[in-house]
Amino acid sequence: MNLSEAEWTVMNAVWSKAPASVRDVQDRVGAERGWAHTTVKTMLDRLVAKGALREKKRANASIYEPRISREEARTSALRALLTRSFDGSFGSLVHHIVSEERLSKKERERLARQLGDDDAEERP
Amino acid sequence: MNLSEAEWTVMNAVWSKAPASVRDVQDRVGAERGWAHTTVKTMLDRLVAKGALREKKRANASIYEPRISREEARTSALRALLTRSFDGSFGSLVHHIVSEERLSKKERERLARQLGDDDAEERP
DNA sequence: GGCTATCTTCTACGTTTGTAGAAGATGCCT
DNA sequence: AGGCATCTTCTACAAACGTAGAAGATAGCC
Repeated sequence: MNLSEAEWTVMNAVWSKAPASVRDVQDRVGAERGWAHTTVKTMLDRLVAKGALREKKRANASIYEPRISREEARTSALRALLTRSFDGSFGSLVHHIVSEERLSKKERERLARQLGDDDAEERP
Repeated sequence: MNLSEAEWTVMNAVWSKAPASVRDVQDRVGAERGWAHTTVKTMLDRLVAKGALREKKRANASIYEPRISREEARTSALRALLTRSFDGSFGSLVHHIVSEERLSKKERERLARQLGDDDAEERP
């Protein structure tokens, strides 16, 4: 599932509050983007067509909910980035982060701990 | 500098052998993509227009070389990914990698070491 | 039962991306 | 000098993306 920039914006809004009406999404997204109501609706419809959202009708209005999880979408996006830009390898990505991104020592250690930690998965 | 999929393909070819002629790029890229000669040329021209490549004329032919480094481009691409898809934070990215990507324990440890290692920068 | 507010559907249009042919320019070989 | 092999320039076109107005459908209120 390949999402465009604008589509990510919409999906982020839906993931953070689903199910969501057009108005819900616009409240969240209109602020940062200043989109017209119909623009938001168009985006939502295209995402339904793409299979990223599911649409239900309540009375005359549509409500939307994710059909793919944020994690799934992240996985695709990351994979695409690795392939295009990092020789397809996590190693290149991490190397880049270490050598190019200005991380404090503390930050780097935090990330390293996160990575090395077996139980990092789901912890309440 | 925001590069598209196809542009990344071309840039990767140029970075790995610069300066490069249209033919050089096509030899590298035509294989995996099967592009026509003029398609490659169009891409190169667009990248010049964008400022990603510099064009020189040798006799009647053009040769191209990068104007931005692979690292710079990687930085932009990574930043864009973080912003769009990972709440703008490295933490979310690393968390995703740990919990969603199927890495072996060994692989995870290797990456963690890479991250934690002070001297990971440039070592001959 | 009609009005108004709200939603949706349809349509559209400019830009970017991906892809490439036709035609014109240039240089090299004999 | 003529011709072949190359290169470049111009132009095009379809699909995807970003954005949105006009017009039609609904529903709740008085």
